[in-house]
Amino acid sequence: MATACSQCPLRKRGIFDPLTDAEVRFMQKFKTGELQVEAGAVLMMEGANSPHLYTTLEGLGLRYKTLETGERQVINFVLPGDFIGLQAGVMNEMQHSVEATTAMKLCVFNRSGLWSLFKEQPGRAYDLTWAAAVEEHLLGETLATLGRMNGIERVARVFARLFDRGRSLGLVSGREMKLPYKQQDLADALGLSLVHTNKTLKKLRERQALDWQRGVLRMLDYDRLCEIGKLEADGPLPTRPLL
Amino acid sequence: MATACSQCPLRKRGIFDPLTDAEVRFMQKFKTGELQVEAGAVLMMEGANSPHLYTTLEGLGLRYKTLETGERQVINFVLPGDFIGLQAGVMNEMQHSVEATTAMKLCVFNRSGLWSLFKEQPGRAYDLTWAAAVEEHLLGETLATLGRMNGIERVARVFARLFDRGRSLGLVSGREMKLPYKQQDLADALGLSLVHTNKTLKKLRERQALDWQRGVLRMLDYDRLCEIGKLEADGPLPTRPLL
DNA sequence: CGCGACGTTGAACTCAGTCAAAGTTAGTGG
DNA sequence: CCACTAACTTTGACTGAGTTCAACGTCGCG
Repeated sequence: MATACSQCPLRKRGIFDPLTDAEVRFMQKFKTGELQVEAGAVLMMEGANSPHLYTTLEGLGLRYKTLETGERQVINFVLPGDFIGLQAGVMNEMQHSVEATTAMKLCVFNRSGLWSLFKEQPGRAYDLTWAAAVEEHLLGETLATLGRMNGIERVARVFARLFDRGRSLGLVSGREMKLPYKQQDLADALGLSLVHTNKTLKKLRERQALDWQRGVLRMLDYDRLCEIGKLEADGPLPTRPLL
Repeated sequence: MATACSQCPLRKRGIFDPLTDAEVRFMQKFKTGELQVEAGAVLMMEGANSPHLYTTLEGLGLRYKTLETGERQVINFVLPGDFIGLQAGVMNEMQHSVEATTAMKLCVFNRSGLWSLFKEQPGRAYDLTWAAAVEEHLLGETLATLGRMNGIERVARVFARLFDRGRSLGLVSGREMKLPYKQQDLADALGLSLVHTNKTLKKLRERQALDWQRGVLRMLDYDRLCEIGKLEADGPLPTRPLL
């Protein structure tokens, strides 16, 4: 049976802004179902025009663009709470693809209901715009990372960030977090070659900063990682709206 | 005297979606004035919380982030029609700065009016979200450029894109376009060193692809530029909402 | 004229990419 | 339970695109 919005396991996390009862009722109406997909499934296809929008409930995914050359640029990592399909919603075509890395569970919304959200729930529309602005902010950060940092700094930074996100979502137990991406995914996200990514991971292992093997991230020295990645340690993530 | 929204010189350009009369009247009310700034003025400051939102009417600017190390990453180039301050509007703090490269003329909106826009003008709120989605899309493109392309490809691509944008805004006369940015600005946008950017520009000049001197871009071979930058030539820019 | 900002050039160096091969791991079927 | 395979990871050797440093050139302006 599908999860009721009122019982949403995600919204209980402190990282997400609370909703009014009326808003929860609207979301429940807006939500048309739940989707369960296997690892490897493609949720959104570049250039396509999905009739659905999603919010990730469980599982991990990837957002990426495929270049003319066949190369891939990973735009970001999709974690629970992330909204998928805004571009398809407002523009009429996705500009990137979204793929499930693990099995995923997603809330399904009908794109056609988006307009009623704007008409009837200005507060929720505002939240949606907020989410878009947050997304823009994060992409800006990533841009700066690719533009100005070297290999080891990029790797350190992305893991520190993922660990922060994981912690805010309760995905971290002890100092471990399941992170079943491939090294190739990481390389494609950081704009590095697979080989160089591999060698950089080895360096961070040797420096006792992190250990990422068999899909499990073990955080050995979070502070050092932040230092290398030029991040504030424990910059507590700001709360954000959940859709 | 300030330009009336009904007479907006930008909206006449085919690149922007038309508005209904009611929408124009609302925008006129929403618009609280016009701002004229000199070259070099900082419009938005990273970390600050501007009470205003802007739409560029005339002039060129830069959106950038300053890193811990003092380096700068240019996020994108601000041209007429671009909306400035969405982040300050919905989140409460800008995550990047915006600076005027030339003198600029801007429509000024009050941040406090944003909420009434969502309440009274769902169509305009939708447009705002659309604008955010477009922004996200463009950042994704840039990310792929920095992540996967080499120096000459990046330079070629950014000029081809700027030329396209300029054309859609009527900033191109003949094959020339005023583009008074510094080489350092370009370098900071592309994630290249100043020196390498300079040498790459020289290559493109020698290859008879473009000539960018004294703030004027002369497009010598647009097709070749697109080819080098792996872009579709004349990919006509999609129409977009103007705010 | 002289100064400051910006652009250009060459030389030395280095980080990261490419190529190629070998090592691991998990899954499959005999 | 083992052999076989395919996907992923690791390693070394070589190469090259891009950085850094340092100097010089050019332009506009007070």
